[in-house]
Amino acid sequence: MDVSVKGEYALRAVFELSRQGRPEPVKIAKIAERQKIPQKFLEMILAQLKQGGYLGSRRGVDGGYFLARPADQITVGDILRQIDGPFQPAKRPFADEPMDSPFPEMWDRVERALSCVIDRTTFADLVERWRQRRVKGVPNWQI
Amino acid sequence: MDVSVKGEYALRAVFELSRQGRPEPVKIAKIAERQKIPQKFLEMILAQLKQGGYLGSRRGVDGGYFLARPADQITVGDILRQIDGPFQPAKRPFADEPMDSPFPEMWDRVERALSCVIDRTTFADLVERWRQRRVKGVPNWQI
DNA sequence: CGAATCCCTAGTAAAATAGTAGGGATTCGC
DNA sequence: GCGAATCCCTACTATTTTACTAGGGATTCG
Repeated sequence: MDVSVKGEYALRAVFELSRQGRPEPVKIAKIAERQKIPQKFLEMILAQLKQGGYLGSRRGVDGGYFLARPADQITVGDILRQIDGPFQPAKRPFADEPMDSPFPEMWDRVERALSCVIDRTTFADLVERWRQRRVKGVPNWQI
Repeated sequence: MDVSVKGEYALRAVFELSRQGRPEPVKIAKIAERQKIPQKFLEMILAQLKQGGYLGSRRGVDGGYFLARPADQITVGDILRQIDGPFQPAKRPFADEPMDSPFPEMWDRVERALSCVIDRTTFADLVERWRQRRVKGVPNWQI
């Protein structure tokens, strides 16, 4: 019941892109450095997020990655599902197995509970909360 | 974000023990057969649940496993944590990394949401729901 | 005793995870 | 058009985890 490192990296990367509202592309190298992610690994992750339609990119000298849509229209659930696959807590009823069991219903509850958090938390939310804490919290600069 | 097969087996085994309220031990072989679990694998799982204090056992001719306490005092969360380990959705803040991030707070929300289901669902609940559905013949009315 | 059962230690094939390596394709300023 | 900067693509790999299997040892009880 945990998120892969790859999934975490993906979230951090999208957060990094959301943080700077500007539409200019951000280079892989920059994201990797700021979020402490191995660059080559990050390349694969970003490619996957692009093909999911969450990011866009531009090559060349002023190239980089950028959000394909506003941060308030991308949720944590979107990204996690794109990277780690759909998380059904347990395999759905075995095809051959008629064993009626009380678990599928419970897994549904789990899935709904989870969804209430991850599918309702957008990156705009994350940035906002982070800014809030920034202001009245540790005066630890950065950007 | 999924439960291991081992975890599922553990849940099914404890459910099987909860189902027959009787205090007589149930043999591994019986549980394995009724829940379609590889017997030798199940042995390891049950041993783990016993050492967690959830089950008791008796050897010999009328031996078997039994719940170490009433089914309404064992939750799904208990069993999953014992088998799959504590599920923190993502690693807690990296010790060396001061990078203040908006994610720990979100992971807390996830954990709480999850807990609301799995730590409040006892095996007594599961058995009861399962009996209910049994009675009225799976009318399958969903949402 | 001896049959039935749980108990314990090891081993292992396959898959998933977390990367690395090396170069190819675009873009853009000049 | 050249070349530097950047993204893009395919393949490889070491490590860990998963889902078991094997083989016997220790208890219990009639």
